[in-house]
Amino acid sequence: MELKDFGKKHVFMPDATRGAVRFLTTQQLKETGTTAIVTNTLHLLMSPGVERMEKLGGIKKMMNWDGIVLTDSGGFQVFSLIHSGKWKGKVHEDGATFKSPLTGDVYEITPERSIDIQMSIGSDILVAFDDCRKTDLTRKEAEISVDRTVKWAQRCKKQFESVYGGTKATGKLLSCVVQGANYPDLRKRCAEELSEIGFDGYNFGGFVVNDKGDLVLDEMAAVIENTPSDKFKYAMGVGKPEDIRRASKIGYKVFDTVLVTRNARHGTLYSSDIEGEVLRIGNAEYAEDLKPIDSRCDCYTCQTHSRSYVHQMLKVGEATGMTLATIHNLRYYQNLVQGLS
RNA sequence: GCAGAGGUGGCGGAGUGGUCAAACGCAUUGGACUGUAAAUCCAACUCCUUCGGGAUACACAGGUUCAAAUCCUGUCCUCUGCA
Repeated sequence: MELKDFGKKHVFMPDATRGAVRFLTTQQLKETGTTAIVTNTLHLLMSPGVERMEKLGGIKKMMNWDGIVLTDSGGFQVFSLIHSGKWKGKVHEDGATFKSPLTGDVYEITPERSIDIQMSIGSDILVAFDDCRKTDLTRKEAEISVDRTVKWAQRCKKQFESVYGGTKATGKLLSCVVQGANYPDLRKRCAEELSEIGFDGYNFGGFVVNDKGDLVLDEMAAVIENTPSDKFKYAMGVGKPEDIRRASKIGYKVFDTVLVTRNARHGTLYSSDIEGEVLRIGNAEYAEDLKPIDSRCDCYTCQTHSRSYVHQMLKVGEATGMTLATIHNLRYYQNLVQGLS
């Protein structure tokens, strides 16, 4: 896929957070029909670090990946690790400062720094550093989040253009994240202000499901309605197959979620043979089931192995089980997304 | 045969008079996971139940005691050492 066409057709990007989709080689990843992946600024910043990353020629060279790489800005990690108190650190007007619990090293991410890191990673599609928080926010908190996100996005764009020459010079795309929690007017305002700055893509940020697990479609619609129609729309973290179908109906074309690969590792597979399309391969009923996971699937796993084999390998904790499950789930998603376009 | 150690839930293994239907681990059976600190986490796991409880249970059979997996006696079995 050409970068300029990114988001014209539906695309699902698995998360290769640390430079690999867990349990898959780059070759296996390609064979699932994956054309774009998401890597993470914060994770790669901590290891291998910017210097080594540059020395090694960036993540694509490291992975031997010739597809598209989108780098998440680290905004979500700031939320999930710092806001929730799991890591020591704080979020301030200028960005986030935190201490790695592994090494004790102190890191600071500012909007400018986030862009610099993403450039060092060798990303194709950058994401502006955003102030991501939980969905259930007071209006005041949501306002702060929106204000910071817009301000930081502005700084990201300035850095991207003034230091690197922007899209024209680099051939890379810069997207932004729309915040605003569950306040429709704040979502709208955030979308409008970001549109005014101008980005190549607009991402729905924050949490995509409410506490009941339902997709927040109304909030998501606010981004579609208030951003330029010719730019790609990326629903970050979406989602279950049904959620992807729903989000695509209102205009989202780009998706990523950890569910597809994490569920695979945890034995929740997708199959069109099953009502509700969820097949829990660990369940006893599959122990001697010689059918493929999905009779309509063309993935390596379904072509060569039975439910019972994947069941058994996952049961005993063999890495091969994880690999086979991940290959299948990922292929299922790629087929799903292809069917939408 | 003699001496010593020991027999606890599907398995391993705590517990040595009451708060024990019995820690903990494994296995088993369900479930969760949504811009990945996740090959992780949660729950159930003797039987019955109107979910308040109830009935059997720590090799087996007796006994002591208000009370026993825990103390005593016998039986059976296992392991180690010596013959």
